[in-house]
Amino acid sequence: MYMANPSFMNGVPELLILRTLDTGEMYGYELVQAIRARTNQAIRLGEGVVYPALHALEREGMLKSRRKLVNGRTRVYYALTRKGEKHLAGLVRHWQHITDAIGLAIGGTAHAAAML
Amino acid sequence: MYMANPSFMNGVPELLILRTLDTGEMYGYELVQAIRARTNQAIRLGEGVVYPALHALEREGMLKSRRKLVNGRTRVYYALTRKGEKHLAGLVRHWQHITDAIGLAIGGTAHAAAML
DNA sequence: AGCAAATACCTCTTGCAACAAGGTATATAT
DNA sequence: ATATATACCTTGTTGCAAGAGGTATTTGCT
Repeated sequence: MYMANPSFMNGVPELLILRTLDTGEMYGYELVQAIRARTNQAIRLGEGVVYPALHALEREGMLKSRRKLVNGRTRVYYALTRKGEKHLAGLVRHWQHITDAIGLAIGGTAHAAAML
Repeated sequence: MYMANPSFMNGVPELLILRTLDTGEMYGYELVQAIRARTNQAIRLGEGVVYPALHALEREGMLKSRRKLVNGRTRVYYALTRKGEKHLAGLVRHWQHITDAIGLAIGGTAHAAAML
């Protein structure tokens, strides 16, 4: 029987979303641009990634939302729950662990890579 | 019309494989263990990931292979081509670029994450 | 001698994350 | 008027990575 495991590289959008919301309450559209800004435009998550992720994270109790009417437009603000903060801390640790490991593998004894 | 783009996070196994082969010719089974060793067991790519990747990379001209009979067992040794070396250099640059960006996003002004 | 584990190669099927595209609606700027 | 920006959303596609399993030889254990 085949039991799939998530790739060790998955969940980076989730990490970026939670980490960005950890700087303060934000709504989806704002989040999309904030992530671009925070990564110097290097990472550009689209709305098709962010909105479904927000809904899933709220369903899992990592986020809580409140609707707010601003200028006739409805905004849905998301904030971290205690659970979300703990989860974020774990994600950050995991990310650091694997990037350290990859950095180690990349940085080791080199041939062609030595002359970068 | 839907035209898929690879996720910005994909291709890490490819990077690890090429980078490890850049330390010298290696065969598949050896590579699997070498990657574990080089990452302090943090990343454990299985044969179901490595072998198909090796075949694809050879098809794309990134690797060249030669068969060798050792102790009655057949080993297929893979080595980087010039093209593979250039490709690797690009992958390393790209990896550094996005991990720098994520590090920036993670490291920025924090609330809960500040107390790690 | 017999059996398990290690060595060494391989393919098949599946799950899911991330993505592009497109849809609705209001406000603002030209 | 018309386009762009704001603000929300869902749907369908694709391909990566993973697990599982298959073949065969050799080595180590008892």
